[in-house]
Amino acid sequence: MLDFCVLLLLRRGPSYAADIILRLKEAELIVVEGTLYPLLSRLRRDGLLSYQWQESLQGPPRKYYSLTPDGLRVLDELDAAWEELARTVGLLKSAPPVLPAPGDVPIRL
Amino acid sequence: MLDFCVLLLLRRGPSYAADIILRLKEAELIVVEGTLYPLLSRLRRDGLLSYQWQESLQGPPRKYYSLTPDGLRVLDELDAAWEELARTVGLLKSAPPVLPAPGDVPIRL
DNA sequence: ATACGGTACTTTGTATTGCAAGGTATTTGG
DNA sequence: CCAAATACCTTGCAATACAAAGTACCGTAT
Repeated sequence: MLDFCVLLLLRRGPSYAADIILRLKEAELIVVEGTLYPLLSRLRRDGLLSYQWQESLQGPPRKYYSLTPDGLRVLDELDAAWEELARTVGLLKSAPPVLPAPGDVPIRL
Repeated sequence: MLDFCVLLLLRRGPSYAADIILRLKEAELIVVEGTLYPLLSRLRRDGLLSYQWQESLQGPPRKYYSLTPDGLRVLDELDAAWEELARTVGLLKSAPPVLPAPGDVPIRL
C-alpha cells in the first residue's frame, strides 16, 4: 500500500522525504521518517526509484527521488492490483447480510 | 486488510477456517492456514469474534466463527477507514502527471 | 570563531503480520 | 487396525512500520 502511494506521488515529479511525508499527510496518510527512509532506500535498491542530490536554499542538500522506467511499470502493476482489490472488497461488502440461507446446516451444540 | 475482509465475510454468517479460505479464494484473495488460524485466534482474543464447535457430517468438528457486537462495531470502523483509503488513493491517482509546475525550483547538479 | 537551531538523512531495536512447513487429533472407509 | 481426509494449531522466518536516537550540514547570532 505505502509503496503504491509513494510511487503515485512521485509520478507527479521528483520529491524528497520530508516533502513526501507532508504531501501524504495532506492526503490523510500518516507516515513517519523511520518508515519512509527505509522504504525509499528499498525502492531505489530495487530499481524503481532513482535520486539526485539537490542543494536547498536553506539547510543541507536533499535527495530528490523520481520514478525510473521500471518504477513506472511496477506502478502500473500496483494500479491494476489496487483496482482488483477494490473490486474484491466491493464484492465482499455487497454480500448478503446475516439472514440464514435456505440450505444452511443448522448449528447443533 | 485481511482482518477487514474476514470480518466482511463473517457478516454473512458463521463460518470456519477452511471455508473462509475457500470463499476468499473465490474472491481472488489467497490466504493460507498459517495466516488465517492465528488471525482468527487474535480476533477472538480481542473480542471481535466468537465461535461454536459444530460437528461435521464428515470429519472432525469445526470451529464456526461469528461476529460479536464488538466485531460488528469494529467492522463499521474498518469500513469507514477503507472508504477513506479508497478516497485517498483516488486523489493520488487523479493527480496531475509529470509536467513541471510553474513554481518548481530547477534542479541544479 | 563558534555555538545554536533548523533541516535532512540514517540507523537500531521492537512489535506485528503473513507464510511455509510441520505437527496433532478426529472421522471414515478399506 | 491402518490409511486418507479433514480440521485445528504451532514454530520459525522474513518483511515492514514505528519510535527513538544518532549524524551531518547550513545559516545566523553571539
